[in-house]
Formats: sequence, C-alpha cells, structure tokens
Amino acid sequence: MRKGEQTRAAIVEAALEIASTQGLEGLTIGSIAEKMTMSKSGVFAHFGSREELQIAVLQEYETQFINAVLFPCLKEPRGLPRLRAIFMRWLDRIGKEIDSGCIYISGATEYDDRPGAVRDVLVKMHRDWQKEMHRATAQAIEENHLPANQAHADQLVFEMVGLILAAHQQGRLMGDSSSVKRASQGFERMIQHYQQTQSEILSQ
Amino acid sequence: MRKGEQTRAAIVEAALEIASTQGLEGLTIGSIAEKMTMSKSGVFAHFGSREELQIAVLQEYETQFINAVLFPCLKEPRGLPRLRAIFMRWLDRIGKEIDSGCIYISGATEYDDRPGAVRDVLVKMHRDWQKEMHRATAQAIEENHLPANQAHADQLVFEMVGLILAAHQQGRLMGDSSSVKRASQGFERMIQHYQQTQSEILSQ
DNA sequence: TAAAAAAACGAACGTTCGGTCTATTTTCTA
DNA sequence: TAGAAAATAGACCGAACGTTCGTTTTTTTA
Repeated sequence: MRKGEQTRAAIVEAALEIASTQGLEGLTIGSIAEKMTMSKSGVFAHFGSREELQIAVLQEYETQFINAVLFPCLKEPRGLPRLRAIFMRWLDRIGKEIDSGCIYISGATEYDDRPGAVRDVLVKMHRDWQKEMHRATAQAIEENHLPANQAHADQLVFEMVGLILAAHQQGRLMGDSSSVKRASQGFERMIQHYQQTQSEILSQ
Repeated sequence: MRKGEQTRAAIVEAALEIASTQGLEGLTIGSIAEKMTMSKSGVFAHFGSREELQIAVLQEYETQFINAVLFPCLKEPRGLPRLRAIFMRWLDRIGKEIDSGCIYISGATEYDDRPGAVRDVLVKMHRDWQKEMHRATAQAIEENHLPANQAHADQLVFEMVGLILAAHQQGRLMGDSSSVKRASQGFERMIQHYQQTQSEILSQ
C-alpha cells in the first residue's frame, strides 16, 4: 500500500546512510528506528528479518551506483573513451565516499567468509559490475583502442579493481588526500602500457 | 611469571586464528575461551579489556608478518631484486591467507571509521609497512634499477597496495583462483613500464 | 614443605542484539 | 463513511556481549 512503500523507502535510505559508515554488520534495527523516530518493531515489520533489510540496502546502493557511475557514461563513444569515463566516475564516487564509506568494499571484507544470502547478493553485484567493466574493456579492444588480446581484458579489470581499493583504503584509513589522484595516474599509466605492448608479455 | 606468559601467548595465538576468519570485531572473548577450553574470565584476566586483547593480536600478526615477508628478503641484493622479493613474499602470504583471511586488510575496513586505540595501532602498522616498501623502492631508484624520480616511489607503493588488495578480494570474495597470478603479472608490468618511462609522465 | 603469589574459575552484572506478540492507530477501499 | 487492511507501538523474550567479583586451584618462592 501507499504509505507503507513510502516508509519502507525512507527506512532503506536511512539504513544505507548508517551502513555506509558502520558497515552492513554494524547496521542495527535499533539504530535505524532511532534515526527514523520509529519503534524497532515498526521498522522490523517492513522487512521480516535483518537479512532482508541488509539485502534491500545493498540493492538500493546498486541502483544508485549504476545510475551515478554507469549510465552517464553510455553516451560516451564506445571503446577507450567510455572505459575511461566509467573508471573516472567510479573513482570520483570513491573519492566522495572517503568520508562516508562504500558498502561494496566494506561488505566485501565483512562477508568474504560468512556464507548466506547477504554474501550471495553481494557477490552477484560485484560479479555484475565487473562484467560491465569487462564489456567496456572488450569494446576498447574491438575498437582497436587497445591491442587485440582478449586475455588482457580480465587483467585490466583486475588492476582497475586494485586501484579503486587502494584509493579507498589509503584515503579512509591512512588519511591520504592524494589517493584519488594516484589511482587516476595508475589508470593512465596502465592504459599507456597496454597500448605500447605488442601483447607478447601476457599471452605467452 | 612463567605459566601466565605461556597461557597468554597461547591465547593470542588462538585469538589470531579466530580474528583471521571473523575479523577483529568478530573476535569475542567467549569464542576464545571455548577454543582454549578456559573460562571467559580466565581469558579476560590476561588482558584487562577486549581492546588490549585486539591490540595484542595485531602485534602478534605484525611480528609474524615481518618475519615471514620482510626479513628473508634482506639477504637479496639492494634495489629491484629485493623489492621484487618483498612484493612476491607479500603476495605469496596473501595467497595463503585467501583461506584464512588477513587481519591487516579486514581490520582496515573495520576500523577506517572507528576511532580508538585499535585503529591507531592498525594505522601505525600500515604506515610502518608502507615505509618499508617505500625504502625498498627508493633503493631501487638509487641503484638505477628504476628511473631517478623519487616521486615515483609513492606511486609505486600505492599501486602495489592496490594489487595486493585486489588479489585478496578477488580470491576470497569472488573465488578467483588466478588472483595471485594476476597481481604478480600486474607487478611485472608496472616495473617494466617504469623502467621504460623517461619520467615525463608523472613528474610534469 | 609451608606460605605467598599468581592463575583460573564460575556466577552474575547490565546492556544490546534480533525477533515475537498483541494491541492500537492510521490508511485505504467499497 | 463504515469496515477491512495495513502500519505502528510497546512490552517482552532468549541469547550473547564485555566486564566484575569473590573464591578456589595451581604454581612459584622462601
């Protein structure tokens, strides 16, 4: 019904804010209730379990992530321009999340060894996102913006993930204000290297 | 006294195992007590607080880490050989920790937004380790194994951190069995690139 | 070997957690 | 606008948490 959906959406939004700083594990029904000035049971009734609530938060994050990072880049030309745009928007978002935290990243370490529905959803989201990155990279190869060796695509995605993770950790834990710049420099250096490479290094 | 120190060391060891899989936050005094077949209060008395216990676990991890990763590499020739040896041993350790988990990495996301003594200790350990990496990189520059631009050293350390983080996440969360190989390929590619570079890209 | 010191125990504490249940209020619908 | 359905409140549960405390057992020392 109308009112219920409205409240549910507001709860998920509040929960996402809490989960960003406290992690999905630090997300408690009591803390949401307080933030919403509602009773615990009122919050709880919208989800049925904490697990469902955590999954709802993850799905909301995914929606926002795709809207903010991927969609605006689809108007860029296929190939390297689009790949670069995606990485830069991703990195830009990480930069903004240095204050708040990224639940994709915190969730990854929280749930990398905790089986269950939350982990399954999280893994799928990571996998889906990396598939998008892989597609953009493969297109850059098709367009001859990068040398024609599909084996490079996985490696490129892997290294992009690394640059993002480093930017997040160095920015948040170590207080390194130049971490975003370092990640973008790393990206440009990586692209430059692959463009020069006659694909003799990794194909072997 | 004799017996007390012995028990304390055994507790820390057991705690380290638990923290590896459950994280420093998932480390409870009850779980240690169970593993040690001791009473909760018996475990507790050795530390005085959970925070002290967590710090003891971190210090034990640091000792093991330095012994396993850094020390064996000091007999390698200064410069690139030693730098490469350090990275490879670090990566090798991460590979072994794909089953158990690395508390440096899980702790980094658990405590990146949680002020306190545990975070302070964790930050110092990360900082100290990155200083070691920086030193090894700077020596490689001194030895002319890498082009003479000290500005590169920070960037190299940053990218190495990224490769390690990616190997850990992809291996543990995504079940990617080739993550260690990808990280080592990334390292070699990075070194190769810096060796070719006439330092015109990053110095600007 | 007896006294002193250290180590370990076990019960209980106050608190917080996710979750349940019932009653009441609010919202939607016929 | 009356009645059905949905939403919320509030009291409560059992379990787990870190921590405290008085007591007992074990170890060390004199």
